Amino acid sequence: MDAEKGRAPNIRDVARAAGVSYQTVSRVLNGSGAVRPATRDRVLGAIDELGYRPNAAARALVTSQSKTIGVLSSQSALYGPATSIQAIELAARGAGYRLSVTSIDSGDYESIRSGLDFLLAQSVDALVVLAPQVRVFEAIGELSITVPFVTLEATELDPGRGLSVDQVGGARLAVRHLIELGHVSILHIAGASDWIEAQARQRGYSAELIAAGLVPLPTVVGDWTAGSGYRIGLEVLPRREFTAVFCGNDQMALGFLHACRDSGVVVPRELSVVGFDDTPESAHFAPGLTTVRQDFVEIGRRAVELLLAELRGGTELDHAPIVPELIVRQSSGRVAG
Amino acid sequence: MDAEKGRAPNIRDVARAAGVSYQTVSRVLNGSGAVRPATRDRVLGAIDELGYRPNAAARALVTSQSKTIGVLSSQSALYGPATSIQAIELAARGAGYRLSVTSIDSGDYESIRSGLDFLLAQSVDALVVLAPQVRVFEAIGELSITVPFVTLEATELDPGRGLSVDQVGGARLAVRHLIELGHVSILHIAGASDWIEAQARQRGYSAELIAAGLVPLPTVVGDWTAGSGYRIGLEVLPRREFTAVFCGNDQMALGFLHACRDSGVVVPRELSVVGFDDTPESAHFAPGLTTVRQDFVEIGRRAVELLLAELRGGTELDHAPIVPELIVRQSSGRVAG
DNA sequence: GTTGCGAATGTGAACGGTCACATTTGGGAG
DNA sequence: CTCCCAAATGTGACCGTTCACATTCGCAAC
Repeated sequence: MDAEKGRAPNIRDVARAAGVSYQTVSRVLNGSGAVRPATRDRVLGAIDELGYRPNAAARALVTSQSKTIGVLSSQSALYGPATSIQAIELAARGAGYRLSVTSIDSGDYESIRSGLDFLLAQSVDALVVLAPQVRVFEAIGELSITVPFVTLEATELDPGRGLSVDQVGGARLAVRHLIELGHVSILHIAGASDWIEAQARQRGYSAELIAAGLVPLPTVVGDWTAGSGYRIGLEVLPRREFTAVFCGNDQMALGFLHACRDSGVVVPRELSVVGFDDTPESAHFAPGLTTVRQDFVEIGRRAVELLLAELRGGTELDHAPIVPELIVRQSSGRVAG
Repeated sequence: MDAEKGRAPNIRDVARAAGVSYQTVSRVLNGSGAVRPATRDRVLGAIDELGYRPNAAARALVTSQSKTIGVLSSQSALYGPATSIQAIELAARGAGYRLSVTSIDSGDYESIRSGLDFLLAQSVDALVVLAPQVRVFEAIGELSITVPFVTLEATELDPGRGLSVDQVGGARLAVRHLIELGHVSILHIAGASDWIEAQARQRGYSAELIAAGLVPLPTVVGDWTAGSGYRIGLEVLPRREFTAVFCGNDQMALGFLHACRDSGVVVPRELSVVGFDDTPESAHFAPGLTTVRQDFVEIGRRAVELLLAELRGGTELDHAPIVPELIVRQSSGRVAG
């Protein structure tokens, strides 16, 4: 049953067992060419009996397709990216592609570059860049990347290639909601400043305020973590020149809510807080967080769709940004009268 | 400068450019054998000039090593697994291995099996199983896996192979803390029942109570999500036969805290709540959550260490479980007198 | 009974590396 | 100057698959 040698059975072993040539086995494997049903069955039987698995490396070598999609991600442990990666994986696997994930620890150029290099060295067939830091794009520009790639969350910097949630629009949604509740002094706590998303959300914040004839306050910059939201909260709450806060993401909003409690500020009576992302936990914050929902699964799915289309030499696909949605909960309310 | 053809330069192109044989180039690449410094420089120069990258597939084919570690993960978007995966990736990359992540959507046997199959078909060199569901182990048993593998969080089912945080010990830590605060009626809200971790934590809960001469209450089963913690809270809080709750993870604890607010139960005055995991957000819950910290990064790091040692045919390594740590915050207090 | 022709199957080469072994080179000892 | 031997370099085969092309088969038409 087992081969005499310890090595795994190859296509020729199967051919021998089935009494056909290796080419016929290959044809059965790939469904190419015509094979008589009786022959196919015989081959399939031999494959099954020997426990044969096609060797991916040999295939990759001769077809020069690794059937691998590379993902470059920063902060891949965050809810958003992690969810997207999972969706990407699912979609990729469905199309017979595997995923090679590389995460860059810090945002510095060298780390980005080496991560990208590492992926390229594996000759991935396509690339998803989920590391929306400004520097990533410099690196991408420098290494001339020949494989199809999609950058998530970064339409503006790389139009045509990017696929993104409309961050600016989402931010405007949040701010408009606050304006409609009667707020005129709205503070923005932004995410890490080298992130494209942080910048886009800040732009949306300013744009919406200005459109309403209001004045943006100086933005405070956090680092996406709850801890930074908390620290910033403790700092800005004592001198309260605002009646509402728009946080760059839900984690920072959570930290900020914590700071409100510690500072004796009651949300939403005295202060409204709005987040961004809508993590599964956000509904359970105290109080339930009003936020902007991004469909991270859809993002991942669409990214793969885009790449596969390009790999198939295919048709132009839908590059339209994904529209985020405002979720109103208890953390926002009418301005205290 | 570029090759005449569109194809990427190969080792023979480099050899020609450097005026040496392809074998010499190979030696330079792998640091094997002796190469005169002058020759090495010439080769390195040619590599650089041509922009040559070794072809991973060809290498894999001839060495029958894919330099890939496969990760089978369920719920890879959760904080814990996501963090571990990131740590695994970092450690693997440091050793020249890439990561191929496959997540299983549902816990059913077929899904597990196909995920495992998919990884095996890529001929990964080693396997990390981060999908601590009971069924996974049946599947692993059936497909006879020949590569080294480590299962995380499942020491009991597979002693010797597993590497894990001492879940039972962690749970006992949490429960002991509550007992020391004077609680005698402690409820456990467990995670999804087919998860090894959920079972281990429940065992720890019972063991510690019994050791203290107390009686475990019937366990309520959730699904790890904040939503389930909330729903369970609303259900059990009205008939309150307990003064403390030990939740299977921090997300469920968050939902439970939410239910406490909605039910008018003040934590920790009337009720103590303890979680498990210590996510970066847990300190900012209302009130800050007492919980058991797992070092997810250490888990990932150690997993890779173990695998690499085995791949190098190496020495037995440290299989000792990682010890979790109790983090006391504001959600737990002395029993109301 | 040939011939013709599409369907089915087989053969040689190539993909880009590494391995095992063969060959050349350089320089010190005699 | 010759010899020797280790260091440095080169050559052929092979890994497991697909591709391009050649060959055989079977059957209908004449």
